[in-house]
Amino acid sequence: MLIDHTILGLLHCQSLTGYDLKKIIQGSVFLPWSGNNNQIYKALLSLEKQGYVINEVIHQDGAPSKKKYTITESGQDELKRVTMQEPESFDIKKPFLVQLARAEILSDDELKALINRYEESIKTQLLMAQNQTDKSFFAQGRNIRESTIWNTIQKNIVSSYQCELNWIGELKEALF
Amino acid sequence: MLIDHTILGLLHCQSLTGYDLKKIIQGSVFLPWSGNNNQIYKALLSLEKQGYVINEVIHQDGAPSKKKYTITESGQDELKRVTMQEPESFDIKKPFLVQLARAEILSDDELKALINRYEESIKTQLLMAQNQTDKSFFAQGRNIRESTIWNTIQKNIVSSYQCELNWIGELKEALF
DNA sequence: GGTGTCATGTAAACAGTTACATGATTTT
DNA sequence: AAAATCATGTAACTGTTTACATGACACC
Repeated sequence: MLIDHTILGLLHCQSLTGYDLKKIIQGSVFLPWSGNNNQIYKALLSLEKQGYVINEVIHQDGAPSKKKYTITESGQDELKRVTMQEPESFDIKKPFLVQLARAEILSDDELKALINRYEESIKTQLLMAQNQTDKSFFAQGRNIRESTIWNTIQKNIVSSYQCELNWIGELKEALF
Repeated sequence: MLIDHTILGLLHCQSLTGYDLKKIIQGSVFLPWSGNNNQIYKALLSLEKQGYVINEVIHQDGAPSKKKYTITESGQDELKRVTMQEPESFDIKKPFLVQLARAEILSDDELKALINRYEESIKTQLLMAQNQTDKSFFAQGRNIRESTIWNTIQKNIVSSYQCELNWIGELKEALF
């Protein structure tokens, strides 16, 4: 999974600067990148070298110049190609499970406290995911299908956290 | 989340060689590392340098010599420290959501086919997770609490896949 | 006067994967 | 005869993060 393809997908919707892309990626829950400069500006350079995007420098007074990137036709072809690719399964990366697997060295009370702290952190994440529903780049769905897709992506994130909370309940019941 | 801490946790249960650790990590669903040599042998070297583990060389005839690593007392202290640390929330890394977010360029039929292929891959993963329940290093629970923890970790993985399948159902219903 | 936003970029570090290298024994 | 298992290790590469660097303007 390359950030390049994601950038291509964002540029398909509208022309954007590196700075715009950074904000979009940082503000998204399901795009699994931090949105740091190094990655984005290098990806744009590489996309340009491959002919998938072009840029237009826009001079501003009272603000630094910016480069507005636009997808090319060959970029559209590449986007189509990667979007049709065999979908990958997801990565499970839950440090808490790893931590729990070593819990043999903890007392019942220490373990209970640890689980409760985890529960709190997941509840916080769930609330954040639920409140982020709007105000995003993706919220401006172009048509009914796009809006449906976007809403359902949001639901995926929310249900992941809810699923984890359910599981924490089961864990507590099984242990205590 | 460092692999070093995981290795320390495994060595707490019993002394192991790098090769043993590799097999355990490769065979586990919830330890999010590939278990490649580079990582494991380097981690062991670093743990040894810090005084958290020691090794004993065992000569074998008809097979290469091996280094059996044992956790030290200072390693036990370090293990306790990291296991009490504030639990992190989990990482969501679902390439399919990223792919879906660019699905505007696909026709309804292409999108439907993509979703179905994703569903198949998740179903396969679910089956594998369900069948892996035994035969693991972790299955040999030392006591009731350890067995319960281990079973519940397995359930977490399974429920993650089931949650995703439910969501795929919702997605299809919402779209078609 | 300090902090935040807009805007682009680079350097250094870290984490993780693939592939290479060796060599004996056992299984297919 | 080829492939897999046991066992340790290194080199090269990719991906990602943190931190550095610049500079103008706006807001408190």
